[in-house]
Amino acid sequence: MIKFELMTNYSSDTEGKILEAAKKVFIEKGLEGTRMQEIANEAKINKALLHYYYRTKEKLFNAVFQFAITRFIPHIEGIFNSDKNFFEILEAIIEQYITLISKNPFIPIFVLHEINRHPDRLADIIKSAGIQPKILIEKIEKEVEKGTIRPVSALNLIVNIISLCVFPFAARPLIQRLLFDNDKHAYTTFIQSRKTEVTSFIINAIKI
Amino acid sequence: MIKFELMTNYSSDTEGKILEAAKKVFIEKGLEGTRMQEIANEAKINKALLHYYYRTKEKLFNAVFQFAITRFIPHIEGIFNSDKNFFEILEAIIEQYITLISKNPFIPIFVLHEINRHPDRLADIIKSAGIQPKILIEKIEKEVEKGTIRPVSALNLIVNIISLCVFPFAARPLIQRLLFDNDKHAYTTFIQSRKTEVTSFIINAIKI
DNA sequence: ATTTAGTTTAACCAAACGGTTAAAATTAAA
DNA sequence: TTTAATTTTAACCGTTTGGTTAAACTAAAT
Repeated sequence: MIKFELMTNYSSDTEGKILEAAKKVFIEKGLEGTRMQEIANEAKINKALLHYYYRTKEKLFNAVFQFAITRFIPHIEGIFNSDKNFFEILEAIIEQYITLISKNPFIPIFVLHEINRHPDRLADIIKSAGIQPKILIEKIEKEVEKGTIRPVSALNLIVNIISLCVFPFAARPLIQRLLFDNDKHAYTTFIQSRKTEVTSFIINAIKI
Repeated sequence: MIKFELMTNYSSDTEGKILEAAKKVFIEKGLEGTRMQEIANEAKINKALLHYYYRTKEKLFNAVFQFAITRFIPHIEGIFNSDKNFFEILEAIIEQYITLISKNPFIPIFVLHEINRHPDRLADIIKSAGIQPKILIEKIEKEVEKGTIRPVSALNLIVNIISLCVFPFAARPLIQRLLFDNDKHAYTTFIQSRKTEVTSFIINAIKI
């Protein structure tokens, strides 16, 4: 809830408890699959208290969605501002990406579904997340010119990287059941192995 | 609606109209985002008529979901039973896959979201779709033994193929907006180009 | 001790929802 | 033309849903 900074606040961390409960339920069930009562139960508070802190379901959802975006888009500026060569940059991006999603494995399907339902939400995302595909595009094109890598289309390569990192999370139940006989541990081990597997797969695909 | 085969049927194709309307709405909005009234409007019939043909929302949804599965999983038996070599098989699978999803581009996010909500639905899927990953796994492992391709993990390769084919559809609004300035035509052209791009990407990644 | 502001609750509300019912309309057969 | 079966409709119903209200409670400031 928006407050003046000097305003007294003698509640326990109810607002935080609500947001945590909302994250859990919304990310699992989506906007339309979520009941305000369930969030209240999860936070162990009265339902009216939800509306006291976040006036509407939509406002509470927006808070969760904005959080989800930060766990969906990796920040790769730091990687670019290092003395890594292109292959090392790729390796770092992929490892960071899979690590990020591993910490919140239900985020991809949640974000993709909600964007699909209301593509207009993208406007906020682009502002708040400050995504810059240009940097990566130009880097790839420069490497192609230099002859370090095959003449691949930059956009295709970017989409390939994201696909290989994100899709296995969005398709978790399918993959776990069909390829790992519903063995949860086998699936998570597989995901972790992909940090190196995906990296070498991509590098083999583009190196001369 | 289930009927005895000899039973007279003097309606126009109301049942078909309902199913088509249900496909459109359910696949766009998901089970929980769909209102029975909206399906009735789409089919230009009375809402009670929905319940006359498909007794409950869930039964109607199941009909749509089962259809969606057939448009999500490609049938690759024919490709295997040809005299193609491994790379030609890969090429055929990828082209068939992207072509299949192109015809129903909203199916992936719909299916993935609904499976995520209710993983138990997978039981029906596996039965009705008769998926056989073993065939592909054994084929890949045999090629590795023969030395035709690098020693890649079969499961990783399979997940990579599916990821590269399916993810760009699930992430359409993101990709179209971020990489193609919301140009619909540029996006669809890009998708079509991937039939060959993904094929050569994968072949480069695994060939010796 | 009283006032003031912020917090929490129980009870309530109107709208929307999936689903039902009984009657009317249509169709094909007798 | 009557009959029987199927199809379609309008009106209705109980429940669930997001949201409100007014009162009770708590804690700090005067």
